[in-house]
Amino acid sequence: MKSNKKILLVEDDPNFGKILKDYLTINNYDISLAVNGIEGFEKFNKSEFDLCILDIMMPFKDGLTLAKEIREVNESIPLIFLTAKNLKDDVLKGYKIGADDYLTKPFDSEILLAKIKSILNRKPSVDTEQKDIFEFDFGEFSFNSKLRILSHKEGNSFKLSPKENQLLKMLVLNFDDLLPRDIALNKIWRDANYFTSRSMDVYIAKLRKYLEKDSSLKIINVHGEGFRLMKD
Amino acid sequence: MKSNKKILLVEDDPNFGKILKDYLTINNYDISLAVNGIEGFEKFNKSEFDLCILDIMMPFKDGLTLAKEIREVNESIPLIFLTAKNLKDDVLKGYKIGADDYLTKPFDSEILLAKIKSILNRKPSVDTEQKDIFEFDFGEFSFNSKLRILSHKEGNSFKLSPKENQLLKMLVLNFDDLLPRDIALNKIWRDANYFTSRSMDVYIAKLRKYLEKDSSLKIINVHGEGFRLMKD
DNA sequence: TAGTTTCTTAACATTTTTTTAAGAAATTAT
DNA sequence: ATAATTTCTTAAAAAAATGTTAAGAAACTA
Repeated sequence: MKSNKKILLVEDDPNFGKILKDYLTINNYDISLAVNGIEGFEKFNKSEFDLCILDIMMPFKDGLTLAKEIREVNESIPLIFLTAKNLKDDVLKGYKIGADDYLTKPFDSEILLAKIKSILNRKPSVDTEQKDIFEFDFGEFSFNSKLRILSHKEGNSFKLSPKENQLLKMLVLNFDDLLPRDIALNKIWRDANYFTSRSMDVYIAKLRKYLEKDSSLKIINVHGEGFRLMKD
Repeated sequence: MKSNKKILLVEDDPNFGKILKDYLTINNYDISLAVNGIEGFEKFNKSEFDLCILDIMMPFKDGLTLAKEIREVNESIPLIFLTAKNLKDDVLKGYKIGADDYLTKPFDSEILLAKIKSILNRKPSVDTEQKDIFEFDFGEFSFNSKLRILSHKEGNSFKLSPKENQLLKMLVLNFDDLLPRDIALNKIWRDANYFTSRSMDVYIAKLRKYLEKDSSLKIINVHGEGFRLMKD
């Protein structure tokens, strides 16, 4: 299955935060929990989120301030606010910053879930759309990483498995350059250890078999470092 | 000078409807007021709106039913529901239809205004779908997605069910390209999980059966990604 | 209300993908 | 040169996704 959507949850009440995190995790979201605005902003900058859920009332740095900072960095990420009481003023401020929604505590968890789904299923907005590159030409091959098809100019074409596809894409993006083993492992297998490493070797072997149609192309190993796709 | 945004307001209580209309008019929106679902749908079809505000509880035709009808015609217009009490069930149903938000009566008019602004200021979404196109020709078939009829050039024709129809339409709009599973699920089933996914597989099987009249057409699976309608 | 259509779910079959194991080969370190 | 480590390759086992049919539930019509 596809990887889950990532949500940043910033909530100062540790009990409530934990239970909300667990609930959303059960419902197949990847949750990063921060306990205040400062930690929240740090986490926000460290990885790519699809949505933020911010408690408004927090010590040190409140949700609205945090939201403003997030907006400065990211124009379009959806924001949902949690307000302790129905503080009209906070709600209005939130919308002004560019909130997508707010919820008044206590709220029903199913409704939160519905809101999240509704927001995430929205069609991506125009400026977010940086269309991914998925067509490549190298050697005698052309490679469509969206359809996962590798085709030889005047030969047959291969359907690639997801892992074959990801690995080849990384190699091609680093054509003639080193693709470090652990980088590929962490990206594709989400973990770098002995077993994923063996698995990767298996996939390298598969790719070599496909690529041998063009004898000038090679995936060479850089011992202890990684692999390099090159043309001689 | 920019023309005002047009809002369809459907509210059966004439007093409340009138005052809400006036309030929004003062705030520079063009409001069409309908007093029930039937009139609401008529007005909706007569002109182009930017947003609909629908009361859920109404005689003759309630807001949810109206919303469903509107959604059949227009995939993307934002919907805001008004619920008399905090009827969780109605709220969830609303989101399932594709609501953007809801408000519990009595609500604060400023907050409604903030929500409206927030929704209308959203960046226009990439509209992959051209709503007005509903006649397609591919292979030996012609397909009318409005009448939900798929007809083979010199053979019989099939009446498609709503889901069959939507799925085929999405496949055709992405002819020869990948239709990602989760995109189709979120659009047609409004949810992507194990069961909706299996349901989609069933519908793919049905479509394949229809399409086998033209043996050059195929719906092929891209394992883990989605489906692709193509001609070989 | 009955009849019809549509949709979901279950069950089982099949295909595709991924992991693991194991021995050989290559590389590096001692 | 020998030992230790890393890589290569193949095959088999395990896991995941899809294909297909049919039964029953739900929604819609007459």
